[in-house]
Formats: sequence, C-alpha cells, structure tokens
Amino acid sequence: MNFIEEIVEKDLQERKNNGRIQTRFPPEPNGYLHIGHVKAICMDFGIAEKYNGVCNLRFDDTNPVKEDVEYVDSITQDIAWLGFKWGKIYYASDYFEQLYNLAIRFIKEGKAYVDEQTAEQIAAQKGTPTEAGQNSPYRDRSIEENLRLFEAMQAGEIPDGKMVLRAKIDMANPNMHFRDPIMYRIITTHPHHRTGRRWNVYPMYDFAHGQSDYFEGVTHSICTLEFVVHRPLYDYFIDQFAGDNFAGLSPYGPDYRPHQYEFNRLNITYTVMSKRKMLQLVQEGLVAGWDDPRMPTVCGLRRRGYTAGAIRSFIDKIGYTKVEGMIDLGLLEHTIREELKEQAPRVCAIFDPVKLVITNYPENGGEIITAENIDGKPELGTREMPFGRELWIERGDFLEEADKNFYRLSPMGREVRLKSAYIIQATGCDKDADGNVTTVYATYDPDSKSGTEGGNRKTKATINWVESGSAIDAEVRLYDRLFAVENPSADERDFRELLNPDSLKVTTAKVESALAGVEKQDHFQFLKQGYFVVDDDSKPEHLIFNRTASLKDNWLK
RNA sequence: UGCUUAGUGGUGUAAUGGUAGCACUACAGAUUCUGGUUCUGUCUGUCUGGGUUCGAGUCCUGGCUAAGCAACCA
Repeated sequence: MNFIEEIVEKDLQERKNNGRIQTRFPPEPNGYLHIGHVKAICMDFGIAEKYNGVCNLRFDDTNPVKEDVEYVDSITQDIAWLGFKWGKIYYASDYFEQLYNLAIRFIKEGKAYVDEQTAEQIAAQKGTPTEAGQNSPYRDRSIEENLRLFEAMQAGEIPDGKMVLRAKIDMANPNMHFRDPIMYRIITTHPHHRTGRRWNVYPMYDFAHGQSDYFEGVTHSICTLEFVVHRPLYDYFIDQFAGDNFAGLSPYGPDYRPHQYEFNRLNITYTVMSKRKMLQLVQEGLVAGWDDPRMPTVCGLRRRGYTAGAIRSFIDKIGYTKVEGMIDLGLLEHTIREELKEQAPRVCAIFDPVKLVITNYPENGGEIITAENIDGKPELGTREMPFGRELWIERGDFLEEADKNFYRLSPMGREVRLKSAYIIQATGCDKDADGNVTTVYATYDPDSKSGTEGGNRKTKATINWVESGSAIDAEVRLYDRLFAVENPSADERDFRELLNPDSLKVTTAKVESALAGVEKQDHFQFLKQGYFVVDDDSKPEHLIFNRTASLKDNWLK
C-alpha cells in the first residue's frame, strides 16, 4: 500500500465526504501521453477502482495557444488502450462561465485587480525566492474600474498582453505563488478548440484547477510533486468560495472539500519525459513521429511492442513515494520480457546469413518439420518448418577454428543440434578471396531428428536455421535506447546532441515461411535475438518487424 | 539568503518503536534442444552529531546534502 492509499483509507475510516471517493485524470491536450502520464493514470484510476469510487477524465484546456483536438483524441485512445475506464469526460472549458462569474465576484469583494503592466514589469516586481516583491501601481484601483476593465478584456476591447487580472494577496509572501498570482489573461489570437471565439479571457491553471475539482466533486486531487508549492493557493481559492458553497455550485454540501496530494513523477534512464522535448524531436524529424518506437509515449511503446499489461505491471513495480528518483530502463525491459516470454511464439530469423549445405542429405529431398511455438507449451500450438539440403544459418554460429569457449558449429568442434531438426557435424567451408566464409558444409545424422528416440542425444549447442528455398526476406528494425547518456535532462549539452546514433539500425533477415501470414501487433521471439513485434506499416509482401527488446546475453563477456 | 519537499544496497521500494525485507541489476554455480528461461547462492544499505527509550531506519533536536518554487504554461 502506498502513502496515497493510506490517506484514502484513513479518510474512508473517518467517513470524510460520506465515504465517497472521486479522482480525476487531468491531461492538457497539448501533446501525446507518455509513460510518465501512465504513472499518474494508474494512480488516479487505480484509487477509484480499488476504493469503489470513480475517476473522470478532465481535459485541462485553459490555454488555446497550445491545445488541439488532435491531442484530445489520442489521449482518450491511449487511456482506453491501457485498459482504463473513466466515468465522464469533462473539460475545464465547461466551467469558463462559472469561473468568469467567480472572478467577477472576486473583484467585487476587492480581492482581485486588473494590472496593465507588461509581463516583464510584473516579473521584475515579483521579487525573488529570497526577496519580497513590490506592489503593482495598479493594485489599488477602485472596484468599479476593475470591473469595467475586466469586462472590457472579455469584450475583446483590450489587445493580448495589455492587461491581466491578478488576485490581491501578498507580494511579500515567501511562497512565490502568493505574490498576486495572475488569474486571467487575454488570448484572442487562437480560437479555443471547443469554445471557439466565445472567450477573450482564459483562466490560469491556479484559478481553474481547484475550482474545477470542486464543481465535479473530486475528493482526492492527485498530482505530481512540482505542484506542492501550488497547494496553498489551491486551498486558498477554494477557501474564498467554499464559505457559501461556491454560491450553491457544489452538489456535495457545505462540508465537502477537495484535497490535493502529490507523488513523485517518473524518470527513466536514457530517455526524456518532457512533452516540450518530445515535441521538438518530432518537429525536427529526429524521430519518425510521436509513435516512433523509440519514444516513451504510449503509442511509441505500443509500436515498439510493449503491451498494456507490461506497462501497467512496470508502474506497479516502481511504486509511489515523494522521493525524486530515476528508474533503470532495464526494469522496463525486464517487465516486457517477463510478459512476452510466456506468450510470444518462438521462430527462427537469420540476421547475418551464411549458406549451410548438408552434404549427405538427398539432393532433391525435403521435408516438413513440426515445431512447438514455445517448447514445453503444446497448448500454444505448433508451426511447420520446411527442411532441406540447403539452409541459412547465422554467420556467427560457425567458426573455422574454434576455441574452447565457442561450442557451436566448427569442423574442429562437436556435434550441434539444428533447432527442432537434426544433429549435424561441420566438415568444412568455402571462403572468398578475403577469407570470408561463403558456404559451410556439414553432414547430418538421419536418425537424430528431434522428437525421435535417436534425437535424445545431448549436444552442447543448438543453432537456428531457415530452409533457403522457403525463407522470406523481412525488414527488421533494431531499436535501442534513444539517448546515449543516462540522464539527458541533467546534461549541460543540448539534449539533441545526446541522442544515441545507434538507436535504430534497419536490416534484412531471413525468416521462416510460417511468418507469411502475420498481423500487425503480433509478438514473436526470434530465437537468440530478442522479442519482435509486427510493425503497423508491415504488409504481407513486405514484412516489417520492430525489436521490442533483446534477449539477455551473457556470452559477450 | 527565503519557502516547500525529500534522504534505506548500484537502482526502485517495504518495515507505521521490536530480527532491515522484496524486486531489478551485478557476480558465481546448477539446469536447459535458445550462451535465453528456470533454480540456488553471493556482494552491497538506514546522510550525520546529540538526545528520549529496555530497544530508534522509525520519535525529539542540531547539522549536511539534493530537488522544486521567481511562465500572461500546466
């Protein structure tokens, strides 16, 4: 149980809010969801699910300059793909009318004023974390003038940037957010994706979020640590209005009060978790798009071959605390391997092929071998592998002069098993002028077929193969970590200089004919290579596989 | 020099005054028709000084360190 769940259970015990549990996931529709958001999603939806409550989706769409419907659609799709069910879909823009009225009321109570200074002047006056700020010269306008100007702002009579509405709190407050925070600014240059040109003023996050929670009846407003310093302001605005129940706007009675709680956000090594940086990577063509398999976005992870179950399991493993840390990318990879090893059919794919000729196999012979998709799991089915005199094997599986650490195919070596087929012994090879092996020769034991009595003989090594006449050429995209350094965000260099130049290698492999009919999102283990998924752009005549994760390999040492 | 938050093995996370545990990583061995998997084992930890207590990772107190906060972003 994490510390948020402890808070919830305590609240439940004390019958706070009559035992009602309501959370919300509040994305801003200005980018695609990434795995950091998934951590928040698992929290928000998880709490609601576990404690018999509801989690609503609320788009925090208070800034039309950055937001777009494109993102609303992708966000809902991603959440659905992850397997979460929201109660209702709300938008902060649903409350623009109420929020505007609250602002008017605030002005009438002498708690807000219209400031005509430039953004630079306001910033300069704000002071620093260690020095108090100065009052604005416009701070003590009359209520009537404030009212008139704010209405003029909304009427479209004031150009963008010329005026803002500020709360009159305390320019000397040690919490910078209390130094007369801006409540409303003018935006006329961009129509809002839902309200169009209806509004010329838009509320800031601090004036919108808590009130939106209140309108909806949210009990636990859970967010990440950077909002800790905003919490006093969240409480402040609600306190100002909750006295008379927001003039009757809450259906939950006078004792109801939403509370904000914060947990540590997710950081993962060798990646970035900033929407701004991701947008830059996309816009500058440094990746193929938001769903590039190297991206930490939900759609990128999906295209990489991560399953919703594995992603949720990963979030479950890392937990929730208030300690800011950095998760090993290795843990994420471990989680997808853990899932795929149970369900991904094994197939042979030869990445660096060299011809193997079995000299004592009949010249025009051939046969079909039936192999289990996963050894020892007959319930997952079988596949057919054509076998013949000429095969493709991995170049690295043959060494003309082997040392004792190499126990695969070699004329000097021992017998070797062809996976699911026969036991062979290398006899020699052909080489080109440069000394590269062009063909390997071997003899086989016809009585050693897998599954027969003669096949029970032990071999030290088993190698992969694909029959040359039936092999299919497939494009394989070998993905690796996006960045070359562990923590790109902490590096003084521009993050774009830190990209891993080997994050994608495209190559061709000879794959089994059984893969002819694969469909998008099918998962496989290419034996000894790694886990691969069929790419969204794959076609029957041009198969494309993305490497989800490599297999662990202890041999290189 | 302010406010806020936080310090448990390499990483993440438990222990709610009573044997510092789990997962990942690393290493070693066994098993294996994947140099994968599986199994077994090993290494490594309570930021620090003082105090309370029979007993402190936990409570009190001083210090140290780190992160966040000065968008008309969320």
